[in-house]
Amino acid sequence: MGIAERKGREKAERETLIVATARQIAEAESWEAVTIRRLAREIEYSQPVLYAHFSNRDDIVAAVALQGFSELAAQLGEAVAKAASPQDALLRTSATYLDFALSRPALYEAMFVLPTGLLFGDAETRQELRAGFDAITVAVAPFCDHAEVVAETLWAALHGLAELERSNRIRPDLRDQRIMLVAQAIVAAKA
Amino acid sequence: MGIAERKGREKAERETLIVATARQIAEAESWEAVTIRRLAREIEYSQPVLYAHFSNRDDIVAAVALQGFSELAAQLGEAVAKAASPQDALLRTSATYLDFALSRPALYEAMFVLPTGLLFGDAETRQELRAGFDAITVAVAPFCDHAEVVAETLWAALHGLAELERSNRIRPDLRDQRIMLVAQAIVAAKA
DNA sequence: TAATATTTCAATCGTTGCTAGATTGTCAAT
DNA sequence: ATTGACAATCTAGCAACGATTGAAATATTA
Repeated sequence: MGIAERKGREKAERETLIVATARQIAEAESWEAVTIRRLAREIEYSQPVLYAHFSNRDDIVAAVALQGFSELAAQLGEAVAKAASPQDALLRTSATYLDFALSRPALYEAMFVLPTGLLFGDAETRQELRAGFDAITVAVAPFCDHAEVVAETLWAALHGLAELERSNRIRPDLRDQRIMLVAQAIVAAKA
Repeated sequence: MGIAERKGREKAERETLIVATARQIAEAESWEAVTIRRLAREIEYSQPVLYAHFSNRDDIVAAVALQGFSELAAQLGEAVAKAASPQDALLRTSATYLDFALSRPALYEAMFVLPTGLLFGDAETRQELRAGFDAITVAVAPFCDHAEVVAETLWAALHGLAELERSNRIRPDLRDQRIMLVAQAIVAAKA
């Protein structure tokens, strides 16, 4: 039955196209500009077709967010690989996280600000969602006994730095100092 | 000219009513439920009346956010007043901030997540917006030389903790440990 | 009381997310 | 090849949104 397979392939391709288009518009303009009608027009199908792939708009945002989590985990992994020491790894992880968030604000927004219905604390939390957190855990592990709490706290600190800088509430020129401070604090805290 | 004054008073009262109603609906249901139509119905005026007070919906959210910033600053002030030592003040400030954010999620959302057009880094930043940050600065000052950077970083860490806990991405039962860790890190870092 | 200014509203615009029902196209069985 | 069933797709439309226009009603002044 090659027919069913071809159809499945075409559907998967269209789904990829929808997600890529949504991301593209969001990054080029804003998430406000990502409307079902706009997406339909761009992929050259009518609106109901989108609902054959996603149950609502939030689901499309969630699909983009998932891409973001995978890419973030990959970048954090790369950063650690280049590191010369545990201290260096911690610093690179932090800097890479912030760089990711601030260089792709729309993607980051999908991951952390917009409603997506993605589950985290759950047992059935998707692997992509865990990967980034795991990378942070690995980075802090050499410096503490309770890596999980420290990792959660570092993640929160980085997220907060990203959000406050993204909304112009803290001074951009002090970013490096703040990153240094966070990394240094973890080394010094010894939790 | 008592007439103009009476009218001004009535207008101010109606404005207060609009903001209070918006906040009430947001806290009881969600910001999604706060529509211009709904507000108009609740205050028993037609929709265009709202536009005599606020130029758009975001402006109403901003008005609620301003209330939030005032209340946050007040609570942080109270917390510091009760403190027995600089360490205690730092801890209380952090705990109070998190408690504020998590006990009034809708209010906090208006302050930090929803688009409001409120200016921060600016020279003409409103006093209410600075007050909370100033309280944090005072709390960290005894422990560091560069209070501004440290205050920005602590603020970010607290904001991140609030946001990640609000969206169920970190474990609620570890909250106290994370607060302890953050406070301890600032004492240890000596920046 | 008549003229004027202000306040307020009903009605409407353009857009949104989403869906029902009609229509088209595709495929397997005759 | 023709037909009938099934799936894919579209046109049209719903209800709700933020925001605005121009007319009616009310209040103020002369």
